[in-house]
Amino acid sequence: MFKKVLIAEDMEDINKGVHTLLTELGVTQIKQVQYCDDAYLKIKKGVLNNEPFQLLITDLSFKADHRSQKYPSGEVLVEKLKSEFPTLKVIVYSVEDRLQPVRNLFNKHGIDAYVCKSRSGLKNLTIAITKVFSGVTFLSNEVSSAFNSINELEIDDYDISLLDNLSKGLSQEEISALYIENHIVPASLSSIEKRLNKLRIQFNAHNAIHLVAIVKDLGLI
Amino acid sequence: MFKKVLIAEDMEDINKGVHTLLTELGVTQIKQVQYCDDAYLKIKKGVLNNEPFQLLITDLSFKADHRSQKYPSGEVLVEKLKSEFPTLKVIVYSVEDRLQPVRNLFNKHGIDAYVCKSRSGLKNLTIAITKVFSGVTFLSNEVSSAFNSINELEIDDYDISLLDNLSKGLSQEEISALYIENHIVPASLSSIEKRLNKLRIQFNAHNAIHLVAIVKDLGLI
DNA sequence: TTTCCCCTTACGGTTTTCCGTAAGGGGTTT
DNA sequence: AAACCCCTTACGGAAAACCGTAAGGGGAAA
Repeated sequence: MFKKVLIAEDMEDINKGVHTLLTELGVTQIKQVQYCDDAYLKIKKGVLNNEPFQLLITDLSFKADHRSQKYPSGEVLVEKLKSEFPTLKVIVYSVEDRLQPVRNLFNKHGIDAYVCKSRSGLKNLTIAITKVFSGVTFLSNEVSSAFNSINELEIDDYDISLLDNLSKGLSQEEISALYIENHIVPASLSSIEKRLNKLRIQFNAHNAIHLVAIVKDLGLI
Repeated sequence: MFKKVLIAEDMEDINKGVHTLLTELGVTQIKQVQYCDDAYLKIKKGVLNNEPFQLLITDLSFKADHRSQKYPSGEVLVEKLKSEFPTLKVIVYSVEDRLQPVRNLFNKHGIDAYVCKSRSGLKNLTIAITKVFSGVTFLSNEVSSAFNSINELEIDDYDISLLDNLSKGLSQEEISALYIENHIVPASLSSIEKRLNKLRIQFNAHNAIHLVAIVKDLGLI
């Protein structure tokens, strides 16, 4: 089993629950932090002292308070850590159950497990820890469909950018101008119209407003 | 102090943390449920047996699972309970920190306290319980601005309905037809345009898409 | 009662979105 | 090379959204 584990989670009670769980699993060195920045520092320090953490269990959302943070969320923390310390195992433990954010965590940041906080959250977390220790990834039932082929909509970064700019109030013509300026192709108004039409069909949206509302609910933007 | 308290919260660890807190405060009869429907039944039963619960501490979001629920969220549970048992005190304990949902809980459903789950959540919950026991309401710092006059935008139910229908993909003309059919005034296309224009100005939105994106982020719809 | 104000509605013109068609270009297949 | 496919772009018309102006009506104030 893991020997040295770090927990990053801003709520005390959950933090305590995970701590108890780890102790029961036989983890001897357990550190807890309530801020992402502290998590980064602790991981970094561990590596420098040649006593690296083997596993990070982290939440996604950390409530902002008076302390200004360099890493405001679990996602940016994970992104930074996985690029700097690729051997560090990471389990994300969060209430987030929208598929797209989970997909991103695996595909873009290479996390090792995702566990949904729920009634059986701690039970799943136990499974995740043992699985990750033996080198396999884990995904909670609640979001297991994140990698079903049926849900694999062909939505790329360009589509996301388009939807994001729309949601920020840019007209299609303004987006076109922006893309021309930034040398993003396709940039023509016609192509943007076409792409949005494709997205409307994919998401069964009646119009652009509906489309943006849908993808916001899905967590794509 | 309260003698008989019910906790409704689907996550075990938090449930346990609140339980501990109540015990320390001297509450003798503490019941816990992980489903809203169970909460309703327990409250109802208490009243029928002439041993009513004095206080309910409830979460807002309950993860859906195999059990189908009549009351899917803390909000509908509170709405039902407060209308049926007005004397029951209710404290909502949730991560939700958007102002509008909190406003609705106080204004529409008459809850007695709202505590944000956060780093100092349990501490605030303690304060809330003692305050509510002495008959005054309580509001966490994180959402205290919910009732600042500066945030009191004059957004009424009609506006919300308008935005909600927009986000569902209805065109302004379709909304007009719908309102005429349901005898909601104003129903004319012109009035709907005017109202949306007012909302765009209020929220600094560039167009309808932007407007819907903004109010979705604010939790108004 | 008359005046005034606010809300609803109507209308016309401009802009933006929506939708189909088609031309041009680059790459691959035959 | 010719045929083909796919993507980008252009264009034009219809629909919807956007915006200003103005008329009608009901209630409050003078």
